[in-house]
Amino acid sequence: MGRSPCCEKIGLKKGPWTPEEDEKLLAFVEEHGHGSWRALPAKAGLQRCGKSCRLRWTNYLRPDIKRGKFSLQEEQTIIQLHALLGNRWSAIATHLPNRTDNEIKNHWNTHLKKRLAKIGIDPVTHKSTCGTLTGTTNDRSAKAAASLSHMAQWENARLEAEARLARESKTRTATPTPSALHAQPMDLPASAASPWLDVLHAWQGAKIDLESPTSTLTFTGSNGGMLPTPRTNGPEVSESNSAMSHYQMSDELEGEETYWQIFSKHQVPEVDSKESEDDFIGCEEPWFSGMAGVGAGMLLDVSNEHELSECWGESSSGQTVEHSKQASDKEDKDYWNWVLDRVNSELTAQSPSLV
DNA sequence: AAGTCCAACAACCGCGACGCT
DNA sequence: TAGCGTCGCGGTTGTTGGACT
Repeated sequence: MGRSPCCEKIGLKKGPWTPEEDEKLLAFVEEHGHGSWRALPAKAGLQRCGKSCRLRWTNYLRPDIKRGKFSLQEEQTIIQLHALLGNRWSAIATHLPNRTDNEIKNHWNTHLKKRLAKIGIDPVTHKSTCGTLTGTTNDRSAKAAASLSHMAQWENARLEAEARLARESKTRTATPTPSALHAQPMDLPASAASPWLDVLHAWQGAKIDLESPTSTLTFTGSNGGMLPTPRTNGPEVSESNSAMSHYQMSDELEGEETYWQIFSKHQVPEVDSKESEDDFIGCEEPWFSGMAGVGAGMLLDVSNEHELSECWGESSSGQTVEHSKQASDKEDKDYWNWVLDRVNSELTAQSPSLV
């Protein structure tokens, strides 16, 4: 038996959307929510496939979509998350507030991939394709790759947990109401959108307001309320906390508490200024201050190796092991500093106005 | 001015995952 | 448990507009 068509193809319009169609879709979703995408076109009076309507809404019409050029920090985030997650655009989009996976994917394919290749970094493996780093490039690459692999496992586990949480929370949460849709900020204030903080929070599981417009992951209370994260720098905060409070932690998830508590050690105080960010990161490297490296210090304060080792679930029983771990972490950090520095230099050369 | 190339981005397509019956 | 419907994701294609010859 063949696959059933996603929708009745006959008589349905394809191609670019007209302003009238946009208006119809927007008005319908704002008033009724989308509910079933399959049934939506008929209800909204659109000669479109439900799938097309969903795409148009998630990638273009949603009120919380941030459009325009990607900032330097957004690009850094994409590069580093891509190194960790690969082509999992929806997962990457969860770390970039108000950007859609489609937009990120397009940006990667048209800009970032080429830039990395140009500076001698394989955009697939994120390894150096030439020995331009003095000495032990290959060693560093291998270590960074190993580190990434390790962290990718954690990230995969985390994403799976989030997906599970999303499914559970979906059963408790009704389809977003029009008011809920409008509650999302059109444009985050700079402090609220601080990328390094966002990603850090994301890793802490407290990224309710970082939900991707297109992600299926509903971060509403994705940390199960285990990690209250007071952020008062944006209108979305109260919404987030409110949403978090709605989540009822299931027994099944209580086992994850330790994991999140470990991350909570890295909880940072309110950060409103660049100065504070620099203080926290403790690194003057512009790229590094944004992310603290994808390697050993992945998205976290790399100075806390001890806690990091706990984060990654590694035993730190012996001093030798601890020392070795620190050295290894430092090498990873150095490697990623090098990579990011090269990309940064490239960006600076190409578009000085960005820096 | 016309043709060509290419970058950017919107949109489509096919597949897999998941929920429901 | 199997079959079916629905949805979301990622890869790919199509369209548009600007730069260049």
